[in-house]
Amino acid sequence: MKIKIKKIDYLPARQVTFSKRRRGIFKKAGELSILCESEVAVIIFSQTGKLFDFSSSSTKDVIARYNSHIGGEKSDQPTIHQLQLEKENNIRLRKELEDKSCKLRQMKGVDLEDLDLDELQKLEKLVEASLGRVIQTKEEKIMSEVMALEKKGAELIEANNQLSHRMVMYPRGDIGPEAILELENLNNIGEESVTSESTTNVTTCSNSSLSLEDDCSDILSLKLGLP
Amino acid sequence: MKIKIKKIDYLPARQVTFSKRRRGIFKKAGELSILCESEVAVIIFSQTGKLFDFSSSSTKDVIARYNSHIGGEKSDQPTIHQLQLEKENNIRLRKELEDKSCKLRQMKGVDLEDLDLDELQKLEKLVEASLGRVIQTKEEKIMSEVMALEKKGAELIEANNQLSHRMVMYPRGDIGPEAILELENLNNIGEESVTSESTTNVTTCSNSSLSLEDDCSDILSLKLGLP
DNA sequence: GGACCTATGTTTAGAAG
DNA sequence: GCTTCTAAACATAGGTC
Repeated sequence: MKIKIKKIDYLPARQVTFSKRRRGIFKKAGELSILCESEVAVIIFSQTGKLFDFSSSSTKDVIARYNSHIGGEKSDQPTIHQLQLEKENNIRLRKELEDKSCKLRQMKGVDLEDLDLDELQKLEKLVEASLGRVIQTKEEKIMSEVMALEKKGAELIEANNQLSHRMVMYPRGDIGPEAILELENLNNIGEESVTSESTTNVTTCSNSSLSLEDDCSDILSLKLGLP
Repeated sequence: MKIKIKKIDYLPARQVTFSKRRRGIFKKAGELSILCESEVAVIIFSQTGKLFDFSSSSTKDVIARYNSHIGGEKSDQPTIHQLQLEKENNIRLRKELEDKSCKLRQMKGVDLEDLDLDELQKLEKLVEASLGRVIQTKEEKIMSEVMALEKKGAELIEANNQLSHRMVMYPRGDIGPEAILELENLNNIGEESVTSESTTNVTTCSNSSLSLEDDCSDILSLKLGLP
């Protein structure tokens, strides 16, 4: 599959696709009704609430036939007002989302055609500043990891020394097998599990992939060695 | 067209085609509803009278919506189901919005504390690439503006030459006041209104400010001179 | 919005199980 | 009715006008 079946973020592209695919479905529906002598109706509401429908005969007729098949019963009156409220809420959220998507795409450096020079200049400064902060944060993180590792290393050396000291004080036989195991473990820790802390995934976003096309999954790993 | 769109005479072939194409249409309908966030219902009665239907939400709801669109007659039944749907929609939108906001903030280089080294590294690459694209777009824009201005300048010089020529041919009295005005205007245009085109604001986003805290409104202006 | 284009990727007729 | 296979037909993303 080349394109992913998920909401198209970019509004103009979404509109074009809607129009093309809608016509495609209507065409297929018409073909099916003729090829197989069946009765077909397609009802589509665009995101903006506009109605598009197609039917081999009459949409109303097909709906009537549908209703009689189902066994038309009606009920429930949960206050039309409430529904109205939810819908308004919905519209507002959609607008906000559209706006955020647009800004996010611009921050990613795509769909910049409609920006004028001033706006491009501002955007550049913004992205530049962002890059600076990202790099700084990254370096701080690296430094703190390095320091943590140094501290750990120092502790290990200290522990090692103390153990060696005990070995001298009790040359043989007097230390139990537990003490020997302890020493071996400490030596291993110092050399292997250095990046263990950085593999903890914190998922503040529900989907933390910030990739441009939502599918570039190149893994960049940073290896740290002890100084 | 290889196959003619006309009733398939051979019953077994017709049945197979019916099944295949029916599923094809349902799939396309589902894709359309997701890609373009629209509400879709497809109702099909086979030749034998069997009902097949597909809907992005609920065929009944779509039919209810269809009926209210066609003419508010019949009965407005908001159907508790519809309300439920709107509420779910609402929750989904809120989540999407939260997610987009989070990603946007990260793209802006804030709230990076919870990212691990790997994620920071990826983010850096992303922002870096974005910066490259922004700069490229800006430079392309500048180049096209400069070229437009050069062209304009050349045209003005040419016009000026022609007018000077006319001045020589009709030394005095013979040119009317209109011609003099024309000449003066041309001279002014050449020196002053150079950046007029870059001040056109195109607002693709409802709010095109991409500032970090939504309040830093430093204006950066780029002045272009004729070469 | 629509009409056209071209390079993909997708669907499907026809056959067989 | 379903699946699977193939080549061929078709739809459509992403352009342009």
